[in-house]
Order: sequence, then structure tokens, then C-alpha cells
Amino acid sequence: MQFDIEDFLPYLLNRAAESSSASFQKIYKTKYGMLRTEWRVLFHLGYYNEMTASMICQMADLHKTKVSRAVSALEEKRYIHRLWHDDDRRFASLSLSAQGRAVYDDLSALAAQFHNDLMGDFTKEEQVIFMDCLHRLRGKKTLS
Amino acid sequence: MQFDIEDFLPYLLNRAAESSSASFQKIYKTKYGMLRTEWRVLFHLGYYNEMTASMICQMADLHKTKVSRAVSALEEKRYIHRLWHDDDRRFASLSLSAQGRAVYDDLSALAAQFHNDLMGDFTKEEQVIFMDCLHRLRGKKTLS
DNA sequence: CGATATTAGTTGAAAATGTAACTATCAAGC
DNA sequence: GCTTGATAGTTACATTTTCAACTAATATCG
Repeated sequence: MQFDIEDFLPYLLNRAAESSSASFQKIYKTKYGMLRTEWRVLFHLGYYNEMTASMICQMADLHKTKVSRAVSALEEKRYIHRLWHDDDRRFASLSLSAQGRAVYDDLSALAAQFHNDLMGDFTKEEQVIFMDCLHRLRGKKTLS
Repeated sequence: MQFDIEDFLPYLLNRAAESSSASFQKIYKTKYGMLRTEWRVLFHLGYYNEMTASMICQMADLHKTKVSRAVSALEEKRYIHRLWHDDDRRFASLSLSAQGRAVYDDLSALAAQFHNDLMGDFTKEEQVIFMDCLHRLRGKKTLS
């Protein structure tokens, strides 16, 4: 049972993740001046329409400080609206502005294209298994 | 062709990578006070025995400043030796000290165990396909 | 040999992240 | 109503990372 670093799953996953993210990252960075967390928040809002910051934390598994800063940055860029609740003024509903929606539409179209491009190398069967493995790993907690 | 963020490959890969790395990261962090890049450098040296910094940059796809700082940190911890070449004094051979080797042995054993634990959920066939997809993605460059 | 270009690696400043402490609001129990 | 405790979100500070500029050594080409 010799340890082969190239096959060590966390490492391999990180390498694949970094590699597959690199080109797309450049797009939202150069085209819209967004950081990774900002893009994550943006596409959650684009997909789910209206969320509080803590919902995004949970769903995207992001720390609240990261989300807090991303939300501020997106608000400054006028990509999102923040509406503080009247019944519980601790939290705010976040949603895309028209401009933010346009950015989301553009980027999600590119993302879909990018995704298909990446998946194009795999057979249909490989795609199904691959995605399934990833989804199962995503949720897994090990070694306490 | 609606865009589903949960299935967007770069995102899913990153989530899986983050999730699968989290517990292991705690180990080398708390047990040996290493950062991620330091662990990467260490296991490259453990596996390949002797490398220059720039070889590590290439193989691990890490920026030279990151490697430079990781090497300095590992040297301070007395985990590695640095031997400047006589014939070309620009670069140095890096290798593990006895202490560094012990750390590597410990961590790589844990890593192997950790890896098997993660893979244990998948069938043999899934494992083969999954690893193959990851290896193919790791090298891929897209969108220019 | 001497000028210019490369390569290995380091360093400093700016940007981003992580951690913990913080404010503010609401909930629960008495 | 008042105390205690939880939750949403922000801020401050320390640690890391990134980016660009830097030193030092070698390679190339006239």
C-alpha cells in the first residue's frame, strides 16, 4: 500500500478543481471585476432569486465573513439589492438588480458552455458516474 | 439547457475538493503546524526524494513565490535540507531531513488511510472511472 | 570578451482570507 | 419586564496569497 501522491484523492481533486476553474475565473475577474466568492454569491442569487446571507452560507458552505464581504462588494457594484426585513431586522433579503441579472445571464451562459466543453471529453456513462461521485463526496465528512 | 449551479463542474469540483481536504488539512496543520503549500512541497520531496524548487513548481503547478516561502518555512522547521549546486549556483537541491522523513511517513500513512476511506464508498468500477476523469481534467486547458 | 536575455529564487507591498470579537436584534424563561 | 442565550451580520487584526519588482547566476550571440 505505497502512497502515490498523484492519486491521493484530496490532492487530485484540488488539482482538477484548480485547473478547471482557472480559465473561467479569468472571465468573471477581468470582465466583471469579481472575486470567486462574489461570483458564488451572485450565481446563488441568480439561481435561487432571493436569499439571506446566512442561507447562502449554508448552501454554498461559505463562512459568513466571506459572504458578508462579497455582498458588500456586489452591492457597491450595484449588482444586488439588500432589503432589510421589517419583522426581523437582523437579516436582509438579497436579490439581483437588473444589472446583476444581466451579468448573471451572461456568465451562466458562458458557464454552461464551459461546463459542456469540459464534459465533452467524457462518454455519457463516464459523465454520470463522475458527477455522482463528486456529489457524494461533496457532502461527506470524514475523520471527524 | 438551463444552468444548474449544483452541477457546474468547476463549482462541484471545488466543493468536493474543499470538503475532502478539510479533515486532512486539520491533521497536518495541528500536528505539524504546516500550511497547505508546505504539505504539498513536503510530500513531493518525500515521494521524489530530491527536487529543485522550480521542479516542484512545475510538477505541483505552484507559483514560485509560494514554493519559495514554503521551502523557507520547512527549512526553519528542520524538515528539509537545501543544498546549493556548485556547478550552477542558481538552484538548490531540496531533500527531506530525517525529521522531515518521519513527518512524511506519518502523514503519508494517514493520507493513504484517508484516501481509502474516501474511496470506500465507491465501487471498483466507479473508482476507476472517477480517478480517470480527474486525471484527464487535471491536465486540461480550455478557453484559451 | 561584452551586451543582452533567461532562469532560479527572493522580497515587499497590496489584496484576500481566517479568526475572534463585536453590535444589534430577537427568543425564551422566569 | 428583565435576564440569559441565540442568531444575523459586521469589523478588526493577524495570517496568507498574489503580483510585480528585484538579485544573482548562467546562457546566447555578436
